[in-house]
Amino acid sequence: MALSTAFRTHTCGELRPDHVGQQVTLAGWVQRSRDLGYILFIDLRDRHGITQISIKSDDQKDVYELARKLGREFVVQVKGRVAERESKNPKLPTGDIEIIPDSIEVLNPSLVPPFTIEEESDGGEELRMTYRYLDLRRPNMARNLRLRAKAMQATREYLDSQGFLEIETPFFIKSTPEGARDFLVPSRLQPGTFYALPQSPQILKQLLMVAGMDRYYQIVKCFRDEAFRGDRQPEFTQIDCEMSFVEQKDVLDMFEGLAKHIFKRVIDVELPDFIHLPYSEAMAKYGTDKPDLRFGCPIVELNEAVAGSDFSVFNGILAENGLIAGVVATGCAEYSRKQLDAFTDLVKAPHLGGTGLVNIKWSQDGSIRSSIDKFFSPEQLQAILEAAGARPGDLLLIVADRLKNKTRKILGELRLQLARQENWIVPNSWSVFWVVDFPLFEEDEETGQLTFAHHPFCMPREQDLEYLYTEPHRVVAQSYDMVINGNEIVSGSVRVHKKEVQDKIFDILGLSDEEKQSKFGFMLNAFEYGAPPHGGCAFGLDRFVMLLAGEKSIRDVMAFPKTAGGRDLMLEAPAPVDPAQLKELHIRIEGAE
RNA sequence: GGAUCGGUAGUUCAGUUGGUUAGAAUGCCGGCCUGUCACGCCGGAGGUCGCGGGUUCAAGUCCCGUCCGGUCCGCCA
Repeated sequence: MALSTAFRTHTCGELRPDHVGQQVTLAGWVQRSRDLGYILFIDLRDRHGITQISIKSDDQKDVYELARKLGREFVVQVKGRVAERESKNPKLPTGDIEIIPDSIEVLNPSLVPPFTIEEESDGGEELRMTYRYLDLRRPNMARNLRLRAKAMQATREYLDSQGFLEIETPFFIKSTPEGARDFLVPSRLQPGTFYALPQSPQILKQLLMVAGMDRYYQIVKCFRDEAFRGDRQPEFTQIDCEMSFVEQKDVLDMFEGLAKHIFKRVIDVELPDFIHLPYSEAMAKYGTDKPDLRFGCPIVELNEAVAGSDFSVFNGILAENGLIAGVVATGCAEYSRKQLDAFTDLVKAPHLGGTGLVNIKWSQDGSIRSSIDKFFSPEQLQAILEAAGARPGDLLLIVADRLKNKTRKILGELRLQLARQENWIVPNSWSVFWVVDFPLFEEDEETGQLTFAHHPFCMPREQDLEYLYTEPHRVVAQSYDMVINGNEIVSGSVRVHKKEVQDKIFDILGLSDEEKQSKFGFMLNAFEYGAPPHGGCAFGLDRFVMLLAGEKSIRDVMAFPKTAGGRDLMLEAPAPVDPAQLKELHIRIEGAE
């Protein structure tokens, strides 16, 4: 694509040996200059690449004298001839050529930048955010934004081809007290009332289905006023999608197609067909609903294998119908005491709340050592190892708890930690699949309290409808997540489209008729006017692009992200406003006059 | 909401048990240099040790508070 304008004939990433001899004009930023006395080199950068400018002091006295005075990040225009280099640089795409300038014009000087604007920067987080416009000049940041734009383009390409309409929904909507905390916008015209910014266009897209829009999508900002993390920002982008007259399979196939298309277009990776992993199996084998399947190491249940010993801890848990299970750490039989202690610490970490970790080491020479030698005979230990599928050279880590899901969650964490430590994850490998059959409600194992697992608009499976009142905890929803390398990237469901079913679900969640009406009245009303069967999903675009770009934080794929404290260091937002503005909005700050 | 790590030159960091003039690298400025690409060599300038208070003969160092940034947990239907 030609990017030539009045200011330039080519970009800084464009020229090759084919161009040698041509007169060209480039414009860009001075990244670095190297003055060798008789000759001076300038690395000229734009977002497309770097081109070397070469000036001999004898041949071009005036240009040389000007070039000596150029500082980093000056914007310059260079007119000259493309020449083959005397010494080439294989590390640069343009490394075979250089420009011999006839003239250099300074379009704009620059202050000395506060950090190095190159692939590897010396700037810390705080500084880079404060001068984000400089940070984005770095080639890797420019590459990330390009990748993001490509992913959005691929999305539109695919969904348009499948008959989807891109429809915008409003940002000023009504607060719904479920879910995350809302960002609020005060109304000037209606004193004392507030709009809420959408946490997701969920309800609006369902109403679009009632409106007959068939197939809708939107690449849309969503807002949640919760604590921020490396992978969480107060405003983030979703690819929000919904379809009418579909079953779960239709939705899964459609968006598997979208994911494959994006992978192909953006990073040229062909994904195999996705497996459908039931939620219950994900939990049982990996202790999480978003397992990373780039490596194996499943959880093995050992209740039967460890029965019949004198070990009261295990026996007590067996008696309480708990779970004793383990993971096999292949080739880790020679772990040191210190290494094992680190795992024990993880198990006992407050958020996991485990009580301890049992280990059985099966050495290459066949000898077996364990932390439970006192209670088990060597034969019993070997039987346990074999039941777990271990082989000589392996280490078996066992966790036991009265709460089955706690055992699983802990082992799921151990599994991830082992993979990191043992480098089980092959670089540039991908594990992309669907997790299906989520429960409609989540039951707290301690208290038995029911809350909805996903959101209250998920349709139960047909065969489970009858359990809604009798045994709600066993109702499986038609909901699904797409998991990429252990990250939940897509989440969706077939929705409830019948008022009676929605009513029932609200009942189970304990909503009164008044609450139903005030919170979701417009929705229940709409459902009485011929709502079609429908379902959909939403992609977390930021996280998706982060994975495609191989970055560790979604900040690195957003142009202007916020800090962990929710601040924009560049704009210095949020900031106090003029009291007159507050007055117009009918807002009084506590403690102010 | 909780835990935890950090804040010292433009930048990234070091700074011993509290003790003379707070260091290194890089960047910046000046000079030299026949092909560099992290060019090299010589010289120079550059500091409110985040901010406030306290302990002490003496605080970058110890204590309290506070602000800012990172990470983790809770939270994120």
